[in-house]
Amino acid sequence: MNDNPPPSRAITIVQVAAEANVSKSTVSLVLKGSLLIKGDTAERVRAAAIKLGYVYNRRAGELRGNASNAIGVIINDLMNPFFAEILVGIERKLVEAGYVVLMAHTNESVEIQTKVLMSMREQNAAGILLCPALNTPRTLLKTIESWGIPLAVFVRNLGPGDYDFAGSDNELGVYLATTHLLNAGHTKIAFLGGQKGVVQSQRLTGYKAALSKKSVAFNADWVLPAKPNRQGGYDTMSALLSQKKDVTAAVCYNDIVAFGALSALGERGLRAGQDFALIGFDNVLDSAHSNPPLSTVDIRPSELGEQCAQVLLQRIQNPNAQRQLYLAKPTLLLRQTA
Amino acid sequence: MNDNPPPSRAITIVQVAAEANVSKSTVSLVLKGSLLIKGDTAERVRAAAIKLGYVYNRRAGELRGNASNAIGVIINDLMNPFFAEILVGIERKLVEAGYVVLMAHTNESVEIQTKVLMSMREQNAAGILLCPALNTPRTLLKTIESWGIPLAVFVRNLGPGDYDFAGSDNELGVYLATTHLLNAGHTKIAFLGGQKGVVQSQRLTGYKAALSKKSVAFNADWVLPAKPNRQGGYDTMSALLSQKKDVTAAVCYNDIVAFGALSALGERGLRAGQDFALIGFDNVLDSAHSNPPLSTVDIRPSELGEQCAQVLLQRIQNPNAQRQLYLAKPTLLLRQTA
DNA sequence: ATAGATTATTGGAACGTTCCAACTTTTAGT
DNA sequence: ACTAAAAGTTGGAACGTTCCAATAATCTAT
Repeated sequence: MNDNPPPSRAITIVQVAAEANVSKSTVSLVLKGSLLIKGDTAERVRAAAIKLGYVYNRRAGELRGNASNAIGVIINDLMNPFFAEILVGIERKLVEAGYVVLMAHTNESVEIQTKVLMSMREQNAAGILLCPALNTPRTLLKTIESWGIPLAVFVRNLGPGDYDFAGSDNELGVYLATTHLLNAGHTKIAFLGGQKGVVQSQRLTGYKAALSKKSVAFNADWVLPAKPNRQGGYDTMSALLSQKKDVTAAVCYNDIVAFGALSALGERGLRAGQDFALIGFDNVLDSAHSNPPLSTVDIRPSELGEQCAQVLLQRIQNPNAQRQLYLAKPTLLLRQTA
Repeated sequence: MNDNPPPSRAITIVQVAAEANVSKSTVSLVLKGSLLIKGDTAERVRAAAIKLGYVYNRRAGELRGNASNAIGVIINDLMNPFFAEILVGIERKLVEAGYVVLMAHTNESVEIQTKVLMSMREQNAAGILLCPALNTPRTLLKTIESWGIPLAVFVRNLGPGDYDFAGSDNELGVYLATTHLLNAGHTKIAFLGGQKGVVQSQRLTGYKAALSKKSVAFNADWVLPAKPNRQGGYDTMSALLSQKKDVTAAVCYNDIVAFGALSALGERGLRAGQDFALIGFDNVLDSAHSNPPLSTVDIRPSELGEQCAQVLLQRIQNPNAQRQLYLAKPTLLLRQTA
């Protein structure tokens, strides 16, 4: 980090050229590591650049046609630690690959999503990693494609189509969780989460599949809608407990819903794992130290984040490769709530 | 979001000019909303721009001298929901003001911090919001200043100096928490957190001040180091409980340390709020639904995030204004653990 | 109708880089 | 020593925008 030069006026390639007694073309070549320039000349140029505190002017380079090194990442719920962990994984990988992250938070607003997408387009983003807000029209894919910006969708897909995607095998995850509860002798198992109206097909499918595999009848009353956050888990679990339904276990839409449920249980003096079995989904860091520690479906969030980045990077590198689909294989992680 | 034009070659101001039968200068003027151009001409230009699907080329504009609209935000621990909430607040405010967020995560590495800072400089960031990694040298401030990029430091300060800062009044916060415990009759109160070596002066000062105000002797054995995360809280609380010290309450370094402590308590069948009093710090969203819900010092994280953005925006707007210092006033939020 | 003022529009240089084509210097082969 | 090839270096145009200075069109007042 060089801070020698007077903060007067930015140093350009031309001034470095003057200092080193070469032409600006030579400087340009040297700085981008071309081997066309003789060793000692190159050395002289590099020394001059350092001496003057030269800083590359990326916008000039990009204007001339250089690729941008900014990648847009669009998230809609950073309050969910799952997404925070994903983002950290994405960022790590991207920075490692020499990119910079243009981050935007939509809070599930399609309008904001549209706005930030246009902004990223203006910024000449080299690629976009999108976790689509609820109700994102599928046409958005074509739109972005028409912009010529490489895109990868993550965590939430946008239905069938020819786009890169990185996420997890939700159906299998919930299947594993449900099967575990079944094997432990539970027969009255709720599915806690999923918004009313929104089809949480994958996870619900896994739940039903596990039931039917063990020949346990599916009971629609046991799928309990809940907002996908702590409050949602708390509210729905509280309601369940006061209704005195004979449910003895629940698989939750995700970990934070499970945390809310844990809180509702605790409030009534019940302890998850002995009075009620609970399994989460994601394995966010927090779940190792919830009270009690949560049994959950582990999809290794930060590793998944890195894979998201990887998928996009590969697309950027090879725009014509065929569609990539990365699905993290979930594993069951038993702690104390089931 | 317009996707009409063939993805062949980007439309420039010159082509819009041709379409509207005016000069490129006129187009430029119209697009930046100048009133110099007659109403109907302007209308014609706007129509042509839309028809052709014109997209502003920001790098060309910036090259010519326009201000950048990217702001760098450097965070070091997104796994702590406190920072995730801050980031959301920052991002919201910044996007609202027409900026775009260049986000970087340092994970407390000074090297990575240096790297991303240089990257942001190359990107021509209009400003930088920095939460410094541990052990950041104070000279970094001068360095960034020499770059001519407006800077605001947040949450963690870098010692005395003439820089903008947004954070919270940690001393007061801990003072309030400790005083509450004292008033509730506790006299053996631990301070849970703060890394060995790192002086957590502000918070510890608040703790001591509360003690001395009530004439309770300070006992160095009661300040228990803990890594500032869930694991740290869990480990330290576990150790405390097995040592059978006669401590009856603790004020925690932050909420996630408290969550770890909650977990340790639960593991032994103890319930915070009745068997042991615990107060957190931050009031992250999660604390409303921990088990049991956490009493904490509320510094309204996402609002604080917005204030961070605000401080930087004002600095950008007025580079010569005097130093700004925003300190969120903490309030005590009692839930069930104390 | 016309000077003078006012309003509307425009050409062109500049920002800092890249890269081609052209030029110069060195090397190798005879 | 001379030529051909190879290696090293360079001027200048181009990228898409902004903005100044200059020009063109319109209006106002006589």
